[in-house]
Amino acid sequence: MSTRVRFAPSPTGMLHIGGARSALFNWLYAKHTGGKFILRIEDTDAARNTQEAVDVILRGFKWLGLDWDEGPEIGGPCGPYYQSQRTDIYKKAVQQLKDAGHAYDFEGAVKFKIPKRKIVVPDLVIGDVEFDYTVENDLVIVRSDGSPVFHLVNVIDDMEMKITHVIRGEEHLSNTPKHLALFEALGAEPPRYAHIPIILNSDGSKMSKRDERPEFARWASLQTYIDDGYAPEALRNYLCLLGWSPKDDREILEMEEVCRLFDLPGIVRHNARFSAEKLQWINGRYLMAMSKERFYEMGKPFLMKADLVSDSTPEAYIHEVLAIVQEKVKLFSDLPAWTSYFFKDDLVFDPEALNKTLTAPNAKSRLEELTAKYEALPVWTAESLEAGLKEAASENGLKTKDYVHPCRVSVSGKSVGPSLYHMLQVLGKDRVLTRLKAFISRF
RNA sequence: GGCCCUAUCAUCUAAUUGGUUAGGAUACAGCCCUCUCAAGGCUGGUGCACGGGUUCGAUCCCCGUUAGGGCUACCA
Repeated sequence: MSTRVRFAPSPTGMLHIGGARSALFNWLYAKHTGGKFILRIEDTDAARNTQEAVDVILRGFKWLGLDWDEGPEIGGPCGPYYQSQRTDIYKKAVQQLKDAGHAYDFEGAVKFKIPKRKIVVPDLVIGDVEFDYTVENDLVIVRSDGSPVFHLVNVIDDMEMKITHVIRGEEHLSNTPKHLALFEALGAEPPRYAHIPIILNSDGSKMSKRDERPEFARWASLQTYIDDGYAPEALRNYLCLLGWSPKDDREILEMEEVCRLFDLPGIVRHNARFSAEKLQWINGRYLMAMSKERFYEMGKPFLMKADLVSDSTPEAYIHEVLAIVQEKVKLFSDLPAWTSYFFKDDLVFDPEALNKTLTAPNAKSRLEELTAKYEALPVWTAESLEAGLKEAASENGLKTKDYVHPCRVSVSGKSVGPSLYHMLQVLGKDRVLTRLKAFISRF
């Protein structure tokens, strides 16, 4: 039988990073086994169920590159895929449980008779886990307002949708005996369960969007990674490495390779702490390796948002700018800081760099010498600019860096940046000479 | 409180199904390279939570302790 796995998010207005990781593991397992990945929206809470909240989830999935075989927008043979549209199915199942004597009315609600015995959860990651249910209370499955609870709909949907493997966070392990009992009462074969470790904050606490510490809370939402300018393939790669590894020393992995290697027994049993540093390192690796075209496509929106470029900015110029900073940038959100002087003529000078340059011995005359050299340049390329600068240096018995640093500050306002010569080439002769002269007049 | 899961460098992890100089990566430090910053190269330090067993021998098996996490709702 073909594998069928699912991810069943609740539209709360955000996609939790832990949820995204669970979804990824399900998706990987589907790919690995050649099965189906099903997306099901658990929108039983009418109060916060909005189309916008659902869209947040769907957009997150698309951004991460997690495609689903059945679910919202595409449908499938086991629909509908919104729980809010499946109430008849739940009603029927509750009646069936009542008829069979497994459920009963209680103060307006419906309770499920928990079998009073030991229940073993055969978990594919953790192993067999035994729970003593001899003293467990019966479970409310339909509230007095008529709405079915999570445990019930979750089990019924998994049954109806013929889910074969439930891969979910370990926080659900303690609920699983209830689900197993429900399957049994419904006369259905339960799926196999695999409870995966949870992602914790860097300090070991639970990752929550409600964390009082904003620097922790923000990491809980997928939107943060989108806004901060992470590449989806980098985040996906990092998420794979939280609780799973290819068992060799590789860390940067193609998704096809992960799909091939990924399996449930290879999942680690303990929780993992989230590390923004490592994610950033991986992201830098992906940004460096990505094609110039993709870097442009992903980077331009960040420049637009910062008002550095508009639709009338020549595309070729943006391309050139992005090409020379690509290897430097760790996050797309860093792009404005790295490139603003390419697009704005009113430079913002780094105070320390400015002061250092203005007080450097003979800085003014050096800049004058360089300006003269550059004014006379017949061609304006990184090579000719480098040659010209080195010529000025050797003529005056000074080092290359004695000219590079003041020049960099003069034209960019900063002490750090991409290769100076490429920077000058892209800026163009007019801009460079204007800025050099303007800076000289500051002395 | 009760029940459940977990425990290798600061962090993510590998190997050892009892015998290893316990490996890699991130981060950190130093050096090299260099027009700055990165990248890259080299080097370095840091780890088997603790206590009992079992055994010729435990990081690895068992028990306990401790610590972290989860569940314990007419939340999901």
